[in-house]
Amino acid sequence: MTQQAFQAHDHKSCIADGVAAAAQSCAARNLQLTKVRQRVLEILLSDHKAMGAYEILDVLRAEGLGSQPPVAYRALEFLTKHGFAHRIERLNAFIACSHLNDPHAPIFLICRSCNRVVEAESDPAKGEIGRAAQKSGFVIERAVREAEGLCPGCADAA
Amino acid sequence: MTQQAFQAHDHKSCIADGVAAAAQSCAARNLQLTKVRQRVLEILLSDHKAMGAYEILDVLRAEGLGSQPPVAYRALEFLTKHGFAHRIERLNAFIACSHLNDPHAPIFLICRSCNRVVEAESDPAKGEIGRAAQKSGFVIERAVREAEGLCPGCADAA
DNA sequence: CCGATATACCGTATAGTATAACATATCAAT
DNA sequence: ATTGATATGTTATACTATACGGTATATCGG
Repeated sequence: MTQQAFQAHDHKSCIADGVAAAAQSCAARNLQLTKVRQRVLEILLSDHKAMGAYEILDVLRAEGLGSQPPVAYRALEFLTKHGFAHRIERLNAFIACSHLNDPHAPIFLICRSCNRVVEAESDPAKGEIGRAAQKSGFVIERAVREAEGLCPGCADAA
Repeated sequence: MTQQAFQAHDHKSCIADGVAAAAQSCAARNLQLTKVRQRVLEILLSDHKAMGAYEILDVLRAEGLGSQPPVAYRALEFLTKHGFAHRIERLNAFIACSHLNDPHAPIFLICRSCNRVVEAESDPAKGEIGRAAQKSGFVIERAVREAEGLCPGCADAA
């Protein structure tokens, strides 16, 4: 779906579909998609940018949903832990998952010009990292794969 | 050299060789390996762990080489910019480069138990990330590839 | 030799990111 | 009704990073 997100697309459905999918997934797994958690997911879905925890907290605060950092961090922990969002290490920021339902080993493409972030499909065997790990007997629990550069639009402009 | 660093090895030569190689490289490229910069490199080389900027700063402070954060960050910027050290995004920390001389696209294996970090060899074409980027026309400027898990020794122990 | 540019350096202050710790609330299951 | 698990609220603090203003030193063309 969103390896195309650098391009124009029907964005409204991104939010609606994302929340609906998460709600369904939570129901199936006995997880509680509470008010704050759902709202944070909506905020993340509302743009294909990564957002900092404090940026999210500002929104929550304006809506009376909480005003202290732990409120945002707890919701983000829930969302990332269960695969509804991802943390972008390079940016110390968070983004909604674009591949709900599938287990996946995400790769992120981060445009340093327009700040959009796209989650690309990827081999769940973890490709090169997996190979490097295997060589030395290392057991991978989490893989971070992020590329920073220019998206097609911004590359053309430059 | 150090894809084996989870294993025993002659560690003293890691420091001496690393500093010597960096000094030579700086001479060849007209870069100044000043006192602070060299000392920070030595500190990083003194263990196969990633170190935080403030951890490094503590050492510098104890030795009278500087006491404020910018001192450490400036040296680290120099070292990472010129390939003598790398930043580990996952840890907000830094580690000496184990593959001086070669241009390379590093992969880091981070053991969450013993905290050692190993820099693995890798295809400079950037493998899977490169493929994902190409698919969408994204231009990579920097790639982050880090795996967190258990090194062979710690995996056995568990 | 002089002045201009560039680089390194230092310190102060502040911005930005994240978590520890403790208290309260909610609700389902015993 | 009590317990246990989960979620929330709040205070305080820790950790990470950079902006900015000023000084020193080196280099190089004039």
